[in-house]
Amino acid sequence: MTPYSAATGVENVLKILEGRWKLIILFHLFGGKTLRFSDLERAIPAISQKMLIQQLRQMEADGIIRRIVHHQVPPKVEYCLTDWGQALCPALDALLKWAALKDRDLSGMEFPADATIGGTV
Amino acid sequence: MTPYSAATGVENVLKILEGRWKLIILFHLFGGKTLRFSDLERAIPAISQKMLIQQLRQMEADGIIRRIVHHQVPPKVEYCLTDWGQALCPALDALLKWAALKDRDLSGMEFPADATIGGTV
DNA sequence: TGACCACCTTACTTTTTGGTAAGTACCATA
DNA sequence: TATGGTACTTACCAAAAAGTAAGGTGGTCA
Repeated sequence: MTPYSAATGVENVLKILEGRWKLIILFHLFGGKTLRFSDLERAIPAISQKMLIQQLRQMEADGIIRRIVHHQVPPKVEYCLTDWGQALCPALDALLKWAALKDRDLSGMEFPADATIGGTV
Repeated sequence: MTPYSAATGVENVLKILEGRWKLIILFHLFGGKTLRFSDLERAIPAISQKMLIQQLRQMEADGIIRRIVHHQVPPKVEYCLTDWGQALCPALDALLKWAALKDRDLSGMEFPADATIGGTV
């Protein structure tokens, strides 16, 4: 595992999460919630329709969101997380926990080299 | 913890990592390595001097990189990770492990709601 | 004297990303 | 006939990020 392969691996993950809206959408769907397009619009008033649908479509293409179309009038489309999308939760949690370490005293702490990256790179 | 507070927490972490070069630089420094400016230039030939220094300064301001100036001629400046920077390793590892789950069968797996986010949001 | 090294800085251009406003299709109800 | 609700699409514009190219500051060495 070279610095490049590790970096591109993480980069590919970040690409899925990047952008101004993806995380907000994600956190609205965490916990198995299923929301309609208009629910999301209401939940995130600052987002435009274009941005909302653009982000939803990208996340669907990335495989973290499932789109369910009900053929009705008026139309009804629902969004929820895929299993894989739900599985993001602990990974994001690890990031938050890392952020919480800032300004703590880390001296004496061990950051083991058993991880895939770092240490034994 | 609302969807907004959780999302902004993660966003603040992503801001530190975002950009085309930060991760590559980071992975070159993981494992306690200390490198000079010119070492990094050589290690990452595609980066311009401006980008390299810009990213290094930002990461220094964010507190994940330490900058050590030796007052010599010719100048010598070294860069290494702070303790907090090293501590990023397991969190990034969690992201890589998540990415590796893709296309696996996740049915039956539990993603507990005990995490800071999701579940009980 | 001047060429060079290492570490930056500045000015300018291109690319990417985000944002606004308007429009579409479908049918239901008044 | 027209009004409205839902889920989009399109055209256009602004701001932010990244890239290119050049300059600049000590000093040493030939």
